[in-house]
Amino acid sequence: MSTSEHHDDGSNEPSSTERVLNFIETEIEKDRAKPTWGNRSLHTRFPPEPNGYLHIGHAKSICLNFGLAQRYGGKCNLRFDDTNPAKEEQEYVDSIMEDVRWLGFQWDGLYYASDYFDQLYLWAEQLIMAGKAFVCDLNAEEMRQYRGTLTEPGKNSPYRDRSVEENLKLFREMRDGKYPDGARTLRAKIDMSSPNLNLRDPVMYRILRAHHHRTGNKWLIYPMYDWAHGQSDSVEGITHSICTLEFENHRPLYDWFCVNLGIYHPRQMEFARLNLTYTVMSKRKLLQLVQEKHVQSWDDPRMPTISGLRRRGYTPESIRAFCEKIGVARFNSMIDVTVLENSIREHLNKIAPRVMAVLRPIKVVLTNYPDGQVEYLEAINNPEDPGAGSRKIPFSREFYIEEDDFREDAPSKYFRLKPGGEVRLRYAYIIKCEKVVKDPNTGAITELHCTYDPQTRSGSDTSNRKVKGTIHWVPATHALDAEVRVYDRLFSTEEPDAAEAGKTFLDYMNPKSLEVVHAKVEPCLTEAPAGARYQFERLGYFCVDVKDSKPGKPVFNRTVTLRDTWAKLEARGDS
RNA sequence: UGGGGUGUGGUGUAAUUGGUAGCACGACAGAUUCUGACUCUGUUAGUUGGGGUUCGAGUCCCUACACCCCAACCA
Repeated sequence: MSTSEHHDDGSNEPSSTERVLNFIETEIEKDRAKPTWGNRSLHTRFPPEPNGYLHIGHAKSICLNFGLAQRYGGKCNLRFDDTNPAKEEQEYVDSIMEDVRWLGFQWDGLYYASDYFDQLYLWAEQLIMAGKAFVCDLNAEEMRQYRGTLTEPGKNSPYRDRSVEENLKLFREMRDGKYPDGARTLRAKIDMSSPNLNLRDPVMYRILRAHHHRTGNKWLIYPMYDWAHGQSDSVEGITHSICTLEFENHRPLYDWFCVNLGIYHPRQMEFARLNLTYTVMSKRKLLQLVQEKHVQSWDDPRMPTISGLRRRGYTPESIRAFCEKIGVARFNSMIDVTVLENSIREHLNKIAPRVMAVLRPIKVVLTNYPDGQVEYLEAINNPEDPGAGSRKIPFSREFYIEEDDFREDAPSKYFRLKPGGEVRLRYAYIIKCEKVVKDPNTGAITELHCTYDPQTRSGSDTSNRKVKGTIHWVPATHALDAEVRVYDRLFSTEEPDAAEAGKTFLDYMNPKSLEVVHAKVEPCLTEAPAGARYQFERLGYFCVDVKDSKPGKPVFNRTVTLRDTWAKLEARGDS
């Protein structure tokens, strides 16, 4: 894509296609306008650490970085920040690549920070020879003490003034395995009294005997994030290195390494990470949910992971639209999770075929309908998409309706079925409830006896009658049984992260985040392919579970409900 | 208590750089509806506080306050 975003038509009114620029785009446009920019093209990167699955917060960063490259005709790399073999695994690498592709993006270069371990090592020696790095024998505890505090300056390490020769010898011995893990570090020699703690002689290398998913056992020393990230950007010719706000304090160090190495110097820019209500987003907490089995897996449909959202039925388009909608800024904000939910509703409304399903069935018998008669009624597949066509649904004497669609004691504004009341069956007839049949022991409703008006058949209604309510149904003899997983929010409080004293986010888990029901669905769903998304009319959007669904024994996941004005009225006591 | 950041309706995000505070979502009200969905119309509500400069301040100055980040050999 090219730079078609430069609108300069002189009008004050933003045209309908014009997007307002976010602060990063504004800065990029300034940079590109500088004479020093030359004819370079924009180059960004998405740099995940492969120590967990990607989540919706990463999607924001992915859409930002890849989106920028598309918008400005540039490139975007995928680079795994794999400098800590203790936590990183191939499984995560694979899932990350899958998720980025699924979101609809294709990276230009695929790299790993570990690709640069040799180069980084050479640069470390270069800094040692320049007298700007030293081998330190302080252990972790001592180093912490020497570092000082937020308000007090640190003290120089007693090893800070070793000769270049000694530093070089020691560093090479670190590399060659002469010292145990944690025995020594290589540190940059900057300023122990800097108010920015990151500049108080930060560690560049630590000794760590761990198997690395790519370099195996080749290395015994591993670079720290700060020592790897900017240089990786530099090697790849990244122009704008976009990261989250907590790295802002690291920028002076990012800059220091590039300057003191005398290498190409990308520009780091920071933006606020995504926070969502009713959601935890830290990888640590998501890992904990998985490891402690509070959810079934990383791709559990209740997880805010990309794979979880995918399995839940979210589309890539809806996630991209969401990321576009929430914007990019430097202010820590909290996005209402309903914004995400509305994004998927909006997309699925346009593309999802409609179908009828009854989650909690009550049987209805039409006492005046000829026994054994079957009619095939025409139903529209998607009113939002005329091209989707229609289908035939068998209709006969017995069928199921939703438990929720019948009330014995109905409030005045309830216009579904009630004793003596009338309602239209979607695509069928107007029926009247004549009798409620109950289990003599439990008092539970077992059946409803209704009559229908033959004049009211949909499409050929000659009665001219109107009823207030229309409900969905599934024919009893042709119904397909299906397992439906009714998902709800994983947490029952807006900010599970803000746990009160003595509690953790786990104390706020929603006990009803998953309810499994045995539903009756339209027969046409027998052939529903894995991953297919539907609207169950009047209920919500559901998708065929990709892992557990089997032909003839479908399993559906509820992606999201439809907007439910009635539920809101009732909750408000306005019914 | 040091340093670095950030404050615009309920939420998110703009404001041509000092010139009518706009957009989206939500909420509310109504229209429409064989999905209490969708769609459409309307209403609602904001510059963290206090000073100052100016004809004019969200924007500049001073001051106060609030919130976030930083003391891993994590990223």
